[in-house]
Amino acid sequence: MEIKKRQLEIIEAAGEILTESGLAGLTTKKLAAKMGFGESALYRHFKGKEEIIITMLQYLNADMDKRLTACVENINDPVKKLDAVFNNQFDFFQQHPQFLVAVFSEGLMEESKSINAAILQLMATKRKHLLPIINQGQLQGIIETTAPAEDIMHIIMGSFRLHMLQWRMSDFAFDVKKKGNKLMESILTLIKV
Amino acid sequence: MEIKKRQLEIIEAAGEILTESGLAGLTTKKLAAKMGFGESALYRHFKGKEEIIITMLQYLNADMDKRLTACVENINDPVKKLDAVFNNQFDFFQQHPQFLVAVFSEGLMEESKSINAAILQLMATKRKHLLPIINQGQLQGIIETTAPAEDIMHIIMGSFRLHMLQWRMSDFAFDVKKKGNKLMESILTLIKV
DNA sequence: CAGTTTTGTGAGTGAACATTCACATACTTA
DNA sequence: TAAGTATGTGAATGTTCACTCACAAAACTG
Repeated sequence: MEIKKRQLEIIEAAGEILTESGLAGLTTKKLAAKMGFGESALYRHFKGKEEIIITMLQYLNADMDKRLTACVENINDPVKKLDAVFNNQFDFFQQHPQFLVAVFSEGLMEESKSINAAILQLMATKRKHLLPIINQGQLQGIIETTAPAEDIMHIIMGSFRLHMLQWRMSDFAFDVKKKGNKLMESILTLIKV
Repeated sequence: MEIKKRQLEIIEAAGEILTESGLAGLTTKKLAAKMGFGESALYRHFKGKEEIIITMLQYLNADMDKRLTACVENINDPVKKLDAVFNNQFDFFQQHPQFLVAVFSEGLMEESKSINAAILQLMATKRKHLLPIINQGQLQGIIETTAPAEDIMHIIMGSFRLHMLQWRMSDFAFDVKKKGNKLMESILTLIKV
């Protein structure tokens, strides 16, 4: 799956619309207007609307997978790994707020099987990066074992999602990274032994 | 704001469609079909689609406010209050899964000012019930004070939301209450002193 | 610079949408 | 039972939607 320059531009514009107006707001008219050309030009780059959404989700999935793999490779301490992962996410969304839709991709669920598959893939990737870190932390006696790793991951993921939601609902009014780090600190305080 | 029988039926049908297909899926055609009458009959009961959504959100807000107030009034222990609040929520959504849209109401955000106001009201009500309990728990030395009450509430709310999301995504395949109580137990373990 | 491919245009298509309206039936109550 | 009101119907409205097509300009390639 190679994505051409123009396709990436379209995906970015689509993300922007999705993040600010939701699925119902993503129309070919709006998307073409944001790109500065007519609606019909969209179909030179994608088969249709569904393909645009799926390609966007697949791109975000691959990108996140790469980023998160890279950002922990030289770190051993599980707590520092968690810090690195979330700082990486905060940085990414601060630089690319248009892709915040990735965090709330469930909102895109409709009747389309392939879109749903892409969404599940995104969630699986997030999980793939977090769970081993929690497990490692518990094994090393750094993270609480009174709660199952699954639950701790759930708590971290849920808090992260809500944090990003509040950021979007506030119209990006506060510093996600700063506030996010304070929140992560609170969570770590609670889950550390 | 009194809601008539027929209006409540329409609101329930609308919730059902919103929960399973999202905002884009809520069309007058589908809604009328679910009600067993023609589209035009909808306009005997509501001014339009927007009014249906707003009335639904206001109804859910008032209902939740009443429920949550009632369910803690004879309880003193903050931890038991939290338990009561969440068991009440689990019970409600188990009985009325069509109203799960209330938990993910942000998905309804569009250009409509009044819908956004109704959504913010819902979130404010949830907050109104939770925060005093956490504060009380911290004052009584039952809940950790190493993390601010705001953050603890954030963690609880975020975990609850993600739990409900997974329930919906699984097509209501597991027992929300049972699994939810296990999750709440894990959270309480972490936040109790 | 000739030929080919890539990328755009603008008008047009049918389907789905929310909403309206003249009309009809059912329910309530004096 | 007659009158009034609440609730429904079915056809029609204009709008917006995703998408197509014949055509044109621009960019690349030998």
